[in-house]
Amino acid sequence: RMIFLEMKKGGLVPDVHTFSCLIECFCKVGRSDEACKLYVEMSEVGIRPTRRILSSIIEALSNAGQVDLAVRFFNEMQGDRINPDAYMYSTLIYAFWSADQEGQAWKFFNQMKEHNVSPSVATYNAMIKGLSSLGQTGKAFKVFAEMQEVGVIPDTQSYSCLIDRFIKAGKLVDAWKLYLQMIEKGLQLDVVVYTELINGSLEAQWTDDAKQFLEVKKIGALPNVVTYQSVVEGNVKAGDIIEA
RNA sequence: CGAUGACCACGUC
Repeated sequence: RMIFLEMKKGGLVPDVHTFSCLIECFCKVGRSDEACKLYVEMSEVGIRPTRRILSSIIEALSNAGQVDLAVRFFNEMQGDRINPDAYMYSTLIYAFWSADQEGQAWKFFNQMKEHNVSPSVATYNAMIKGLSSLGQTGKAFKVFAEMQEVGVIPDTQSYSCLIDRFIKAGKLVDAWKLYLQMIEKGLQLDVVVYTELINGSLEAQWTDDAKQFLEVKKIGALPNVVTYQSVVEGNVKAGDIIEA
């Protein structure tokens, strides 16, 4: 910012790259307020925004809990002939779920399809996460089915999210079905999924399974602090203080 | 360039 002021003082005129760079930096460090100010300044000197600038601002505002403002940028940018892409839609959809705006999430999810912007894995994952955190595992599973129908391959995160919710809902059979499906499809199981599976195993008192998921060499994923927290807590809850 | 999954944190009351 200091250099920016200095260059203006020295008579140099900032161009779109100058603004882009600064706006992106402010967005990255969570200063969407500063980013917006620069956006206004940029518009005032007659520089049209780029897709990249808007993408940064929409994301920063979404993360700052200012989804409504993000939506305004999203709508207004179309006047500058910048069309939203799957990335921007995903960012907004995720933010809607975080802000408890289920209706908006669905609206934008449907809207993007109507406008022929194909939802990406992240878009579907945002929907799955949002629905499952509301306890709507049935709907989440429908979205999971839909993505496969349209040829978007679920990734580790898609499975992880559903497995976690099924376990928390006590639907261990469903969770394990997905676990087996991951193996079948050759998906990489990572520490997050294993930690979830350990939680499920311990809840069902399948101590041997839980131990098996900690076998580093066999499964190729290093347990982390969250994993061990689960192991300890799960065993305590199961009444096995020694094992814990 | 950049978005999405477990615990915690954050946020709301």
